[in-house]
Amino acid sequence: MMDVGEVRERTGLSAATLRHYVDLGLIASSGRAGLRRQYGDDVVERLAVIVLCQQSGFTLAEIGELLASRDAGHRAWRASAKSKLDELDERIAALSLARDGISHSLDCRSVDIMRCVHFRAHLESVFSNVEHRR
Amino acid sequence: MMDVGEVRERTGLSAATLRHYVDLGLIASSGRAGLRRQYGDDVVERLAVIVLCQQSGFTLAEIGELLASRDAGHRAWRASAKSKLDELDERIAALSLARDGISHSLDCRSVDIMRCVHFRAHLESVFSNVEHRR
DNA sequence: TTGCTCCTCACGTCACGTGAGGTGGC
DNA sequence: TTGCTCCTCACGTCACGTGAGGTGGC
Repeated sequence: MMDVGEVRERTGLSAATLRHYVDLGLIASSGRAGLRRQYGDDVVERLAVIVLCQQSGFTLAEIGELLASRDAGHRAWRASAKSKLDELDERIAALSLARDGISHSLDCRSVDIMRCVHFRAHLESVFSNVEHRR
Repeated sequence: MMDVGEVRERTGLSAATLRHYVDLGLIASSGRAGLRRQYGDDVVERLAVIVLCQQSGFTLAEIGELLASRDAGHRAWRASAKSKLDELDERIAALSLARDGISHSLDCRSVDIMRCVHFRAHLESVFSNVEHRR
């Protein structure tokens, strides 16, 4: 059994974040010591799952459903995990492009970055995912 | 000159987003046709810079300062760009880890994903950045 | 005249952060 | 007894989204 302070130390999550997750029903305290919520050791692992899913692009509401169905022994999470995987690849690709753009803007020898051909090519790619009809 | 509809088509940004950027002073309409705001062609390029910076982890307030200083011909943006580059690398690394975790959870042959050694190792790494004193 | 796109508030949302004021354990 | 950590509202924030009700151009 541990209180919020220890959970915070072990996970790096803020007290406000942890209370928010309790409010949403993502985690539960296993009781109280006076006013203080007490958590079991397993909460750290559950929080790791939550953070992993969040980094993967799930909303907290989705994570709630995912955890609930998993707690019930269902396999439904597999379908949503699969669809998130593609999103993740797109986000990683977009971030890598952004990284290269920023990186080049620092290395660029042009007087005005907006006159740099390479940088302008980067800017073109920002909206390249937009569907142009006609 | 074009109205919101054309900017939306060219950038994929929503009307609400564009109005939000006008409110924050990130972009400006060059006039009105009746009630409708009119934008010059250069707004698309400016929006590309804004979105690129946003994807790189700048807040809209930071982007506002960055654009203002650049419009004034200053070089201050270089310092902030440099610090964002490290953040970007960390975020890409975190996303890649998350991707691998989700990916493995789908490929895993364990009956219960939580009993999988590889997945549990992934979960460990989620909080690996937390500083443990003592 | 009829749609369609655009407009302006104003309030909602998502994931928390931030005080204000108060209580319990070592 | 004194700090310290914890508690509960309640309101703030960031980047928009979403109607409600109304106007202008083709």
